[in-house]
Amino acid sequence: MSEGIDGRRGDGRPAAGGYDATDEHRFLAGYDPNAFAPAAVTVDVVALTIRDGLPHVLLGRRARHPQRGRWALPGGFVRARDSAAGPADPDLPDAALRVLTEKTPLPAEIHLEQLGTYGAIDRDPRMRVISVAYMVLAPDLPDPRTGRDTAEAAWVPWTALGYGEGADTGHELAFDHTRVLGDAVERARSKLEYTALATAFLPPAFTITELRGVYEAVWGRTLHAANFHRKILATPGFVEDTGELADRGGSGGGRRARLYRAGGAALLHPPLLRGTQ
Amino acid sequence: MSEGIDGRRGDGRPAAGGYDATDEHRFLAGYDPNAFAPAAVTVDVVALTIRDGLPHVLLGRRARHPQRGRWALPGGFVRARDSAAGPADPDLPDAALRVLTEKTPLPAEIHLEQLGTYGAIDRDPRMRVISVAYMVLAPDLPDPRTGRDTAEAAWVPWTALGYGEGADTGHELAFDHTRVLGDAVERARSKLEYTALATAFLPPAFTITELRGVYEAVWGRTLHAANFHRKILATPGFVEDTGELADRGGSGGGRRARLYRAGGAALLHPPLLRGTQ
DNA sequence: TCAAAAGTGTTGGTAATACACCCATGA
DNA sequence: TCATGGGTGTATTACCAACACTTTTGA
Repeated sequence: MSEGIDGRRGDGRPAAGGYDATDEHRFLAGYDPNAFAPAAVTVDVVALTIRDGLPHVLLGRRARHPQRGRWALPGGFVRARDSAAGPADPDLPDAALRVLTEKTPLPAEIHLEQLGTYGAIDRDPRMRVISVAYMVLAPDLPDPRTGRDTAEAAWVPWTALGYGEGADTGHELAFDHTRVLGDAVERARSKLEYTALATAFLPPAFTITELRGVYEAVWGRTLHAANFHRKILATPGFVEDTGELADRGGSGGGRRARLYRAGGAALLHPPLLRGTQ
Repeated sequence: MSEGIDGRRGDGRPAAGGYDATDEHRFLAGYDPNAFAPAAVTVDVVALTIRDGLPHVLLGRRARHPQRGRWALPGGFVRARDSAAGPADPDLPDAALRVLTEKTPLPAEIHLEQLGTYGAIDRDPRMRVISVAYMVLAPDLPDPRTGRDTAEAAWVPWTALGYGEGADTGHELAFDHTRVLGDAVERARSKLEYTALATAFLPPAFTITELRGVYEAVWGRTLHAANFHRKILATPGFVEDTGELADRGGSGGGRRARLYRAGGAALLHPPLLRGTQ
């Protein structure tokens, strides 16, 4: 069988790192799998924002088992029906937003999209867990609050996780979250090419230079400022002029830039390709 | 330096320490997997092929309630663990292939990719069902066999389901399968643009004209034959020459075409855009 | 008045389209 | 030998990267 571009065929195994998997494995070998409940369904959220010209992802340090002490994506069980934990989630995106709002307040306008679903038999040591991953893109948000299951929470620059220039080898996240994050990074990079998604990282009014900053941060490369400017304005529906000017020019002086808001278009014609200037 | 909650302080890097495997062992020994109300997890498969220049989708007519008598995508419950029904599915793609092979034998090379997961609270009248949808692209396959839950099974042209030119209003499929099929159609149309996926619909050796037939069938439009030919050969890694010729020219005579096989490339540079010739 | 940033004009090279044309084969 | 489909040549057109240049602002 061919794997396909999006082939989800990894082993989903939490990789080693500083973590002694042998002990956990020995313990699990003695477990009777038939004592377990059927699959549990969770949502995990890759929330991305841009701070100081660098993409950041929202992570929490797990306060409880399993994988206590490791950094993980915000997530939680889908509420299949009303229970003591709370009312049922009407749909999966509701569950994703619910677990995310436990960590950070959200603005009215955010972008939420499904990334994929991960269900390898050994991805969670407790039982069979099927996890639906979502990606959220948001403008710069306040620092997160800690939740019940979280020792600490933070916006972590993705250079610390193995992405972008000057990236170190990358820390291992809990479960298969390293892989989920990798899929999100590639999705975000790719969607900037042919959709107007970059505006999801920006406040309602922004300059073309700020928009270029989003592309440069996510793609990890510089772009030709003058041609970028023209290309954006030549793409119908990408941005529309507010008629206003930014409060001030650059730090060391400079002309004040025009402010734009997101236009109606979702798809870009023509696309902005990564390979070109 | 202390790893503060504020990700902007210090290098924002997640701390490596804090994970304790022994402690985790103790936790798992006392863990009750029934603590979380599970949802049922199913896979549904949108299998697409091209017959007589028209895309077809594999459907079965439901022999049982609910939605008895309606056409539905092949699907079934994910086997979370070994049981009387059979061994556990190691991963979700395995489950998708399992339910598909109940309907039709599969060739060695098929393309399988995840489409998305659907989990609205009312999508199945019986209970909360979370369904992971997969898309399979295959060369022309034999007629399907009926399964336990299926009255009849057939490859149905997607003009009968509301897609392509000359489409009628479209039959209603069971559950939310109309929406799942719609997502698959859009995914297939879009992926032909920037990936080499079209070859998944063809046998191992094919002509450029047959490849163009795939594009024309899926996109529902004609393409400029001469320029298509050149464009394919100019895209590195899309196809490679077998050195052979097709057995015969067209029905009414004609030169014999060269045979190609799929090249190594997954992504097309440059892409073939729908909007152009 | 200088430096920095925003934004515009221009141009040479490249790629895509449309169309003309030749090649090979079956009837 | 004609019709049909495979495949190539080429002029025109459209686009795009590169760079020069003007405008506007802070220090």
